[in-house]
Amino acid sequence: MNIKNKINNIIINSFEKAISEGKLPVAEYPVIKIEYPRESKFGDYSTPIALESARIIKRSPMEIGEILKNYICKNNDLIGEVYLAKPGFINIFISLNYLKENMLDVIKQRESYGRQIKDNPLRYNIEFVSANPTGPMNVVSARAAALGDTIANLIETNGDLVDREFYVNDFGNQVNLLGISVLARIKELNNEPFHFPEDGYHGEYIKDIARWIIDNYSSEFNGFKDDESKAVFAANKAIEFNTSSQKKDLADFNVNFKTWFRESSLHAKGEVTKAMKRLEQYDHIYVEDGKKIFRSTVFGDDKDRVVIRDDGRPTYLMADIAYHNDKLERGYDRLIDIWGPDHHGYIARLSGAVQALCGRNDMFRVLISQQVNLIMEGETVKMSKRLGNFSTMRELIDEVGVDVSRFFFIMRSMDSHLDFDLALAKKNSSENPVFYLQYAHARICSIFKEAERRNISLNPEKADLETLSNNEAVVILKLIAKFPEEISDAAETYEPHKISTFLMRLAQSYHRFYAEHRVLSEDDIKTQTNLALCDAVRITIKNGLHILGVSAPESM
RNA sequence: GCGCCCGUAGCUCAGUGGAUAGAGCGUCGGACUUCGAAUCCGUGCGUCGUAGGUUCGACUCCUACCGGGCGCGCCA
Repeated sequence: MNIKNKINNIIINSFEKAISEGKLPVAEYPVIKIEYPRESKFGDYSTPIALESARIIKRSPMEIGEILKNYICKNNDLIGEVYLAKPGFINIFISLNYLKENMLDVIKQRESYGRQIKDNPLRYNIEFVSANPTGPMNVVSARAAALGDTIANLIETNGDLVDREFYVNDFGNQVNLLGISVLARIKELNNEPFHFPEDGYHGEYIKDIARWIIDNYSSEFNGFKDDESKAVFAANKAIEFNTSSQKKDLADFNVNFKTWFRESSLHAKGEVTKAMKRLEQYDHIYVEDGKKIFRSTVFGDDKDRVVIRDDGRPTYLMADIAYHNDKLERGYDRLIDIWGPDHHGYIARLSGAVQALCGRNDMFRVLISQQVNLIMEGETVKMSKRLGNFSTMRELIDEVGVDVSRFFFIMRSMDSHLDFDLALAKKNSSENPVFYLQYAHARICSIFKEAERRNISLNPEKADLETLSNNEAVVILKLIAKFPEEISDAAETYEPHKISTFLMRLAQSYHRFYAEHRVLSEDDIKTQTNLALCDAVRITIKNGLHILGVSAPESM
């Protein structure tokens, strides 16, 4: 249990005691909130519960606070001091001894510090990136990859189970168009007359695929007599080519999917019909002009949506419903999708369908990853897939590196549009927050190397309170102790940027400590205490970076 | 026209209905014979887009408007 939860329990117990002993009246009290005061002088934790109760039980906030305060500070090793502040805030300070014990605990737990263990973990399925298999991935996919993988890491660290999944849209018009585009390029390379479709895929990579097919599959390809069969063959090969290159790019980005789910498999296995029957069974479908229509307005959509056309072909939505029905049948407790900003209007209809299928509204959650503006030399690079002049995820990995790009993508809240200054990220590494963090880690490793050279080995049991009683050390101890609740918070709200913000604060507090205090000295107790503190910082930073998929180098 | 995201320091952005709104970068000035100066310290006069509302209290919630971005197919 993290500190915030412990304090919450202490306050609940204090309330119950105060009421049972007749100091406070029985009433409908508001929900207890635990806050982090903006200023450290107001405590490590604070609750406005006395203020909020005042109106309900018609007593002054200060009076209520005074009563609660006396119960809160009794008999526990967690809380050092409790103060009542002017309007009626109850401000709580954690005891230094507790912080020291926590530091020793960090060193014992090492890699598992911050990790929660749940008796009944939930099974999550998180689907993200799901880029079309019609070409290389762009930077929006890269952001989704970093976000999705980090959220999955957070959920795992928070004690639940996650499967990462990629949906391959290998069905429908765009696939035909891809085949025709590749076929045209093959003809071009063979010096045959060709017609390139206007709305086809113009990117250079289409030529690469054409050449790859000529080099490896020409006899098979030439076996087809008509253009239609050739285009189908080309399309299948192109999807194979693109999917495997996407897989490689993602693996190089430290993102590995458990499942690559092909849309075509839904149609092949009759999943679409199955999902359709399920919707019809509960009267979510009506027929109009020969089309089957889903009553999505029941679930808050603007209008009902066609799912089966009058010629009997399912729409994309229907396939997507079948896909999510399949996920439900696989027994997950929670489904999370990460989509690009251009699909926002699609949430209502699909989440409506999931509700229709499982009868619950907390089963499915869509997170929207906002757009990425690539900035080059102060100018926004406009991306257009069809014109082919987009910046790829591969270029990003090659030019900026995995650590920097992953960190940049998650360091802002998902809701904000991200300006990614490519030139800056490359130009000068010292301007990067990533390096600031990694430097703190490397610096500590360097101290341990020096200690080893001097034949000093860490013995945390020697750590003493007096050496830790300075502002710089206390700030660090408090941040380290907060790490588990930062993880829970970030995991439960699906907000990975909270971890990067936290790590920046920790690194900053460490660099300050370093500037003020010499770790290795003649004094054995001080040396051991400071080394223990350093080790706890190193472990916390490393574990935090691990969640972000960023490396923690021992030297730079 | 409708829907969603954004609007906070020169720039990029944090900020759960709470106390005097903060970080990084940039600017300018300091700090290494000693564990890594990729660091630290100092330096900020901001109509929190505007106007109302809700309440003990609003950057945060509600309404309207302004500005930027993205959607609004029986495409996928």
